[in-house]
Amino acid sequence: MSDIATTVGVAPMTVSRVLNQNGYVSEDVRNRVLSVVKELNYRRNGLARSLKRQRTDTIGLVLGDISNPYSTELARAVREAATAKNYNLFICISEHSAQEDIAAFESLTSHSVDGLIVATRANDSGDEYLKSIVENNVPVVAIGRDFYHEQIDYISADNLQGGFEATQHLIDLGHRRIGFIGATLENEAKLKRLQGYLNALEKHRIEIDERLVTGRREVRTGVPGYSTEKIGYEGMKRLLSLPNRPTAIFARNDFTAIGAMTAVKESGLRIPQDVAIIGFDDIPLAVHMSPSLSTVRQPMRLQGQIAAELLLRRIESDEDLLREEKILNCELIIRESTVSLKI
Amino acid sequence: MSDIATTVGVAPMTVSRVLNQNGYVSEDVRNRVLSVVKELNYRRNGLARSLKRQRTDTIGLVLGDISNPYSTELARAVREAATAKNYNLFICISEHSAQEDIAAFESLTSHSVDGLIVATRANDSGDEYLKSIVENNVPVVAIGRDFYHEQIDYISADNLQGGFEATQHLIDLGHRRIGFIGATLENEAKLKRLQGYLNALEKHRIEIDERLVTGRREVRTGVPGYSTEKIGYEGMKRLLSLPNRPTAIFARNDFTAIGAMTAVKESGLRIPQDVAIIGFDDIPLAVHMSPSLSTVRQPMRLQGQIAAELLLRRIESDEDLLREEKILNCELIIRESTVSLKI
DNA sequence: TTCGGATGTGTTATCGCTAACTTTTTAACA
DNA sequence: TGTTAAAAAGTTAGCGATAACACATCCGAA
Repeated sequence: MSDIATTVGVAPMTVSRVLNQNGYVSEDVRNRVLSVVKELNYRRNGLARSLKRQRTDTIGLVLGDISNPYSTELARAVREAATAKNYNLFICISEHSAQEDIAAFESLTSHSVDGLIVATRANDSGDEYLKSIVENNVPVVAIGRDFYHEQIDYISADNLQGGFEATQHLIDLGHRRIGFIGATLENEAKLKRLQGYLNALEKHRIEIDERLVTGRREVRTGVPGYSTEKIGYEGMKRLLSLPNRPTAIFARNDFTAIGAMTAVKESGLRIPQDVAIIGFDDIPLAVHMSPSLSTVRQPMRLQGQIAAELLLRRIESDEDLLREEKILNCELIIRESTVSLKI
Repeated sequence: MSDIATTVGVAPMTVSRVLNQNGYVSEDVRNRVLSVVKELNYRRNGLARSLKRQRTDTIGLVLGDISNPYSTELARAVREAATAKNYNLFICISEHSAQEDIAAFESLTSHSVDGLIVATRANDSGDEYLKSIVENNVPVVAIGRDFYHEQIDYISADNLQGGFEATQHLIDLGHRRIGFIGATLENEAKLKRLQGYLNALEKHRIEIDERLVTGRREVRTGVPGYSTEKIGYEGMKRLLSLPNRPTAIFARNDFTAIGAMTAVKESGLRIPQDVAIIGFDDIPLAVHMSPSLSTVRQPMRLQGQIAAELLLRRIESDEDLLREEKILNCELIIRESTVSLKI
């Protein structure tokens, strides 16, 4: 920058004023500065700029499984909202562990993002770290991360309601032996979808059979990880081998449901006549499955958009804001995997 | 940092040495520093650190359509390779335009990433900007971006070969009227998959019928954008309405192919008996379609991994390295949408 | 005993930029 | 012609870290 200043014959501050388009600069000097800038292929050092200005105009987003359409829709919405307010968005992936979670927080905060949106699953050490971030006055907003903090806004789909409606739908169809795939009963406290399932059964006085609730046991973390197609496949195999197999399945998410469908098809049983299946998320694949997959759609873009707005509000406000919590309704999508087309 | 130094009664430099674990520090001082660090919930300012050190240990990745499984697999592989060498990864999305492309480059370079991986489609102003980045000594690696520069390594799937084999496969099955959906002939120069299609026809002396090549015309940019399910659907409708409709379709990517399948099903024709369809990419959806979708699989993880390795090599090397170019083979995946199961 | 290297710590000078303040020039008006 | 405010610059002092160098000790080998 001082090179440019010297070349043009002005003070560095004047160059800065030209580049930031603030303060008074004569037309003549502006043009000369700009032409030298172009000539020298100069690019301002953002680190120094941010260091001095104490802000980066950048927000960070931490995603878990990036392959999940849920994550990507979220990212798009967040990006849109951020761009609209002239903020950049940096995305970090934390695929597997609490450790990676923290690494992502660390790398974003050490780059001094102005705020952080977190959409990974809760875990103790990560939560601890988030707390310390907030205490350092970096705003944080959580999406679907089950973690309460007085200064962290919280956005989530209403998984409880969604799980309830999915199960209710199966009950309405006359099913009484309904399985859940994707988690075990010990995860109940942490998993709203599973709670919704249990609530629906309870409401209709259907006894809960723990053999019908199956998923991978999370030994290390105590926290349910993402549920996959493989888990769905294996879970379904297990359920089908029961002496009194379920006639309907609520899968924790669509990937799990798809794995379950594969297992059912292999066994020669028909969907939905022999086994009805409903998933959760309404991923793009769902509508193309054969039979098409009934599921619960959550408003992904809306969650991202609201999260970004709440975060920017915090960033741009000086006061301590009260915690906001938004729980968004889910929508039941009924397709062929629960209701046969034949009349 | 100086707070800590004062509290412990040492110089800031000593605190820095403790935090960076370099230089000599006595056991006693180290412990006292660490305990005060924890007590004050201190977090080092990465901007200042990076400014002084002239590096950030961070690389940037610019993705186009993040919803595309292609992008996400890439991101995961890049992240893995980066993490293995202790680099952070920041991902930026540039969904629609050259302008957003540049905004992403800008935000990453202004944060002084140590290097940049670019996986968006080529466009003139973006290419120009990339050039200036390289001239500022920031290493750049391109994935599947059709842009030649002496100092930018290039990784891509062999789309030419893939397009050729897909078309060859249809020809081998006896098809002679083969449509292409996802681009128009004027994009030939920019689209290797289309070139592969044309080459295969030529090799077998099948006349090219320009009415069989259909896609959205890119008026503004002259560069073909991503092709979508919708484009596939509409393109197929158009082809089916031709007096002499094609008996086979090579779609530019799987999304396009899926849209085409929908159109075919709606028309009452059978896949593959009446119309065979092959796509490109092997997205997770492909295998679950009904009928399952034949396609060409490209090595996504490998591309990401190699890109990261080439980039880190450039970052950590002092010399000017020669340009590397890696073109990776694609694999033909034959499923039910081209070959009927019935014998 | 002396000397040299290992060990432990402090000092100084930036990295590249901009907020805040000061100074000079210009323009406008009474 | 003098007064005043707007316009156009310049000056100073950091932002928060660390590289490079300087300066003490301490210990063991010659």
